[in-house]
Amino acid sequence: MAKGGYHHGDLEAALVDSAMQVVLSDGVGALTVRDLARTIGVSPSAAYRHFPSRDHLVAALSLRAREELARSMLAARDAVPATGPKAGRSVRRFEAIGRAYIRFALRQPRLFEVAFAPSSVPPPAPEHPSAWGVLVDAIDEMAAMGAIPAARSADAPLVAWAGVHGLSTILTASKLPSESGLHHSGDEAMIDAVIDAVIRSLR
Amino acid sequence: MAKGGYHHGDLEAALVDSAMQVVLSDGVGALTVRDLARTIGVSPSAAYRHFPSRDHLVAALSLRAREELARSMLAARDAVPATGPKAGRSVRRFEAIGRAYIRFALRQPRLFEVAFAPSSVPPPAPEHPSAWGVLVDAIDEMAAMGAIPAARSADAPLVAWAGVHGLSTILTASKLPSESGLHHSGDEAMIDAVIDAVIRSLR
DNA sequence: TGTACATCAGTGAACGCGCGTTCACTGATGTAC
DNA sequence: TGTACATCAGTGAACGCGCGTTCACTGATGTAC
Repeated sequence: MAKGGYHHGDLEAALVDSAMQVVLSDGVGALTVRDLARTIGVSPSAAYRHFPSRDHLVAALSLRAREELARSMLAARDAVPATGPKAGRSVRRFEAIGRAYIRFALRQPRLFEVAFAPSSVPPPAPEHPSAWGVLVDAIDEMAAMGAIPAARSADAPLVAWAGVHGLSTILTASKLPSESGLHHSGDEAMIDAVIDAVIRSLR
Repeated sequence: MAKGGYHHGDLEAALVDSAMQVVLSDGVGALTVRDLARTIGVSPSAAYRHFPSRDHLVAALSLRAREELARSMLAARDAVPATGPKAGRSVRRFEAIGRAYIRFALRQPRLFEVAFAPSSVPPPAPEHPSAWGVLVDAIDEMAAMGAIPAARSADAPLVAWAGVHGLSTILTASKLPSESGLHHSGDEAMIDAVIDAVIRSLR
């Protein structure tokens, strides 16, 4: 890992980290291989030792973004206090992951964007953790605790995902172009409205 | 409107129409002013008589796409037979516009994409018809007929929009890159699941 | 009806830019004996 | 411990490309008298 000479040490990691910075601040459209190489201080062609094409690099970023999203959902779920009846608690855990999803999108709209950007390149690895997996677990937990009828379990993940993903894209779309206020005060009320509606639909 | 000479006749309309073709088949990213001019048979700079920049042209396309979406919602709503109790009918009209929204996205994913693409340019005109307006009307109608409690009316448009918009983006995202089968057989089941959930949440 | 003239909608060449990717190459590293 | 050599990770120059936009200009159109 010796830095500073002809060999960089860990160029692959440096590329991903630098690319992540660009994506976070300016979006995936602003990402260019040449600029990345310039920033790191390496020739453009060096990047091609590590990624066969720009699209492969973007696919790596996309995977990473989805994993970060899933991790923030897990963190929110695990922050719910383990008190009171188990059924109610399972619902609160479910609410927490939904809120975390939308808040992640609002906090890092560019990251959220790249997480679900269509790609012609397959993901370089399976997601771990996976947001979908976290969601399914939460719903199974609610069903097991009797918080929702078992008959709802099959459709519930899709319904929940559609609701939170829909609100996320609506809110981030209005935020992306103008870059105005980072946190609109009406956001929380909208989040509550959608989360409540999702839960109502599951009963 | 004389065609064929030094003057084109109606270059603005030709630009919008040609651009629409490109967007429909290859997406807004594939749209370039030079290519458009080439297709129409006019010099690139001629386009700048009608649109101050590429972004202004895209904004015009985006508005047009949103209006087409709204029109297809209206058409679906008005195709619901005027039979049976009025409350039930208002619900069926509401369902129809939600289905139409998602089906529009599936049928024309590129058009749906450009309809909600973030833009740095303000819309050149107010939407007419407006999908949001159509949705709000449908919800007001349900409330007036007693199909849903009045207390739900305030949040209902956001909740419904989040659900159908979310499913639309989920389904089109998986369809955009690979361009595989145009109509997945599981789509209708997913649409049903989400629409049913939205209605359940409004009761 | 004819003509001068303003206006509008085009032309064509150029500016300035940067991109992704490839290719023959070279400098550094590690390994076998 | 020293050395030959394969391998790996870089370099630097170039290819081929196309873009958005501007600018001085010209050809066609319509209008006033």
